Parts: sequence; structure tokens; C-alpha cells
Amino acid sequence: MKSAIPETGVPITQPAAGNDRQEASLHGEILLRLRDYVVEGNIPEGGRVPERQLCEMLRISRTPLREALKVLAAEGLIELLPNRGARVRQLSPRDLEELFDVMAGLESLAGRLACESITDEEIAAIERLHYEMYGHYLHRDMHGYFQTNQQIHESIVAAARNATLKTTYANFAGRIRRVRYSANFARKRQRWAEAMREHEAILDALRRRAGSELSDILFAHLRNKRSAAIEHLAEGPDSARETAPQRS
Amino acid sequence: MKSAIPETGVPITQPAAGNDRQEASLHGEILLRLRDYVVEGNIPEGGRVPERQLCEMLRISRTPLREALKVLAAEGLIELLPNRGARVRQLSPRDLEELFDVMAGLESLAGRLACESITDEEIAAIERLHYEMYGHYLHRDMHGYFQTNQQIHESIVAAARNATLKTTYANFAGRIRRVRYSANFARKRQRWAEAMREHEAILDALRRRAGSELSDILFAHLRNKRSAAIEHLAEGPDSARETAPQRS
DNA sequence: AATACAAAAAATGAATGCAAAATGATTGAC
DNA sequence: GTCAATCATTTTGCATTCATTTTTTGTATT
Repeated sequence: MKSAIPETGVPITQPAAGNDRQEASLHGEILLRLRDYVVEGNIPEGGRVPERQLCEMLRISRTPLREALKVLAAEGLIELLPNRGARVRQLSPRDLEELFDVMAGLESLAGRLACESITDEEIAAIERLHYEMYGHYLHRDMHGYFQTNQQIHESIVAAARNATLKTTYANFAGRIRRVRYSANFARKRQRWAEAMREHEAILDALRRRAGSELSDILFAHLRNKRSAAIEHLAEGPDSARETAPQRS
Repeated sequence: MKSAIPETGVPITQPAAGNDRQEASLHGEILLRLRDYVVEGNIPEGGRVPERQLCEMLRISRTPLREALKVLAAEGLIELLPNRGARVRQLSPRDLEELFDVMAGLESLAGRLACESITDEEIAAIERLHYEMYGHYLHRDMHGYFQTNQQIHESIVAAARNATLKTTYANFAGRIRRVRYSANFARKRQRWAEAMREHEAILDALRRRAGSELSDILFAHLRNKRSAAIEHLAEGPDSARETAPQRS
């Protein structure tokens, strides 16, 4: 039987640089590596994750690996079936809806909080990102657009000055990362223009420090993304793939 | 050397009934028990949690216990110092502010979502809880008030029909449970009356399915709770203790 | 040839063992 | 008498081992 993990003899990747607080103990190292490995989509959805193989890959024994797996399961990235090993969690359409909604709630919250303490400089930085993104939009540069878009949203979360929120946000972002990426490519031209308008509204509310309003706008914005993603997956993720640039 | 754990020879409590999805494997059992044990405040803040002792207590070996500890650490309930064991996480005032704000965001989201699909029956049930709570208010029954209040908020979360949100909410609720409980006793009469008015506004918005409005009200409501809790802790948690009924 | 049963192989869950680090105590120096 | 250094004990981190459960494979029977 073929395993789900591609057999590179080399230990996966170097520990991710800017993740979050995690001690340097071997187990923590493993956790970071494994998380990135899963989030980056190196294992197909629902694919089995044989412990033995991962152990060889990471050159460690099963004990710290299993600890890491338990944590990843708690984070919702994988699921542990009793006596039947770990699988990469398969997200049902309903799961996705739920995740998007929670993300929407978190960003909405981030916006509200950001309005309480964001500085003019931070807003200026976001404005610069906005214009950069507008450039990508004009050039039809999906990849650039996606990245800058992500940066804007992360800037808002950062401006909320709430480390707990930031961590939680990162967790959820990780869970839907693959889908979210492909969801952005699902955007039809019309939706794209719409998103740009929404971003203008976001900036406007931010400038006025209108927390409650921004909260509404961000929620609606994410809700629209959700719809795009769901439709996209419904009609098959490959249909829009041709417009996607190669991923380096 | 005295340990932080009271030495009951009896294995702590029975596995919590209505917690969340967790397989019945020994490890899962342990996880549930330990989580409850910590959440219920059986270990003082910052207290050490010696593995050996817990093992004897739970009658298991260290392996599954350590797995459970890792998960609890990921959930933010305890922290693991490298080579120095586990401690119950001590929440700084800033941590509390952050946690309350995230809770506020989650409830705010729950309200918004609830407005999309809540039934008249569910609203009626919440109304009943509201009147029950009003009774507790009139009788100055803090404990009853606290419990009913909790039920109302949980009903709103349930009405959001989002299992992911519910789980996340439960997680955060667990983290601040002790503080939250005492925070409710911190309420001065004035704040209490204020909270009642806020709850009326919540119900009103809910009846009208005014999602955005409800979102604002809930956020403000939780923010006020936050303030009360912070002030309360600043002046020392014992100052209001005399009004607290005995805990069963 | 297909199905059912059985035995072997593999994988998981938990316990034990061993090395390294930390904690505490004892001893020695000033 | 106080402080510091060394040594013993405890505790943690990880590897290894043992026991079950699952999965696979081979064989026999229909």
C-alpha cells in the first residue's frame, strides 16, 4: 500500500521562522515542522499519516511525534481515529462555511479593536498596501493581489494589539489556507472589482476610526469571500486553475 | 516539599459529560479529566503540576499524561517550561483583557449569526431565561443570576449553528472561567442594573433579527464585563467575596 | 473465479527504561 | 555566620519495549 507522504529522504523543512511562541525542545521543533508540513499541503486531504514513516523522516522516536500529533489534532489540522492513526482533516463544505464565518468574526473583531488604537502611520502603511494591491488588480496579477490582500488583513489584526486574537487568527488561517488560496483564484472579474470596493470602504472606516462600522464591513467582506470559496469548490477547484500563476 | 495538588487518593472526577468531541481512548479520557481538573481551579495559579503525582492520581503511566499536558498547553490552560515541568497558566491583567476581548468578539459573532437562523421557539426560550434571570436579580441571588446569565449566552452561541464557533467559545470560556465567576460577584448594584438593561437590549435586537445591531450590543456588553473584572482584580478579588454564596 | 475465514504482518496505544537537566542538600571556604 | 560550590536526588525528555488492535495476505471452500 502506498503511503500518502512523498518519500523524500530529506527531513522536511527548516523550522518556520516567524510562527509563534514555542520552546526549542525537540518536541516543539517537531510540532512547528509538522504543522507547516501539513498546512503547506504536503499531505493530500484525508491522507493517512503513518507514524513510523514520519519518525524516519524526522529522525526521532514515536514519543515526541505522537505528542505533536495530539496537539495538531487539538488545533483541528488533523484528526486522530482511535487505533487507526492520524489523517489530515478533510473539511466538509459545512466545515468551510463555519471556518470562514469564524474568520469573519475574528477579522471583524480585529477591525473594531484596531479602531481603538491604530496610529496614523499604521493606517498610512495599510493605504500603501491598498494602492499596491490596486496595482496588482490592474495588472491582473492574482498572486501579488492575494499576497498583498493577506498583508492588509494581517495588518489590521496586528493593529488590534491583541496577541491572543492574533494567535487564534493564525490558527484558523492555517486551517483553511489551501482552500483560501484557491478561493482567491475563483474570483470572477466582477467579484474582484467588488472586493476592491469593499477594501476602499474598509480603509475609509479605518481612517474615521469607525469601529462598529468597520466591524460590519469586514464581516460582510469575509462573507463574500466565503460565498466565492464555496461556489468555487462546488464547481470544482480546477476550473479556474488556468489563471493561477505557478507557485514559484 | 509540598506539591500544589491536594492529595486526594481518589482519582479526580468522572469524565465530564457534555464536553466536546473526543475519542474514548485512554488518552482522551485523561485529557477530559485533566482539563476539568484545571478549569475547576483545583490547582492554584502558577502552581506546579508534577507528572509523577498526576500519574499516581490517575493510575496511568507518564506517556498518555504527557500527551494530555501538551494539548492543554496548546489550549492555553497550562504552560510548559522546558525541562521544568508544567504550571497552571497565570493570567496577567493584560492576558485577561485580551481574553475578554476575544470572548466579546466571539459572542458578538454568535449574535450576528444567530439572527440569521434563530427560530421563534429559541427566542422564546431565551426570553424565559431572561425572566428567570430577572427573578434572580430581584432576589439578589448572585449564583442563580450567574448561571442563568451563562445559559443565555450559551443559547445565543448555540443559535449561531456553528460547531466550530461553539468549540472555540468553550475553549476561551474555560480559560477565564475562574476569573469570570469572581468577576460577576464584583458587580456593584449599579453595574448589575446596567447589565439587566443590556440584556433587554440584546433580546430586543434578537427579536428583530438585527444582526449588526446585536453584534454591537453584545460586544459592548462583554466589554463592560471586562471592565468590571479588571477593576475587581485590581482592588483584590476578596473584597466582594462576602456577598458570594458558598459554592455548593 | 469469488467469497469467507484464518493467520501473519503491521501499526497503534501505553508502559518502562535510560540519559540529561534541574532541584535540593550538604559541605567547605571566607 | 553567611555564602558558594559540589554532590545526591528528583524530575523531565526521549527511546525502547510490550500488548492490542487493525490490516493484509494466503488458503480453502463453494
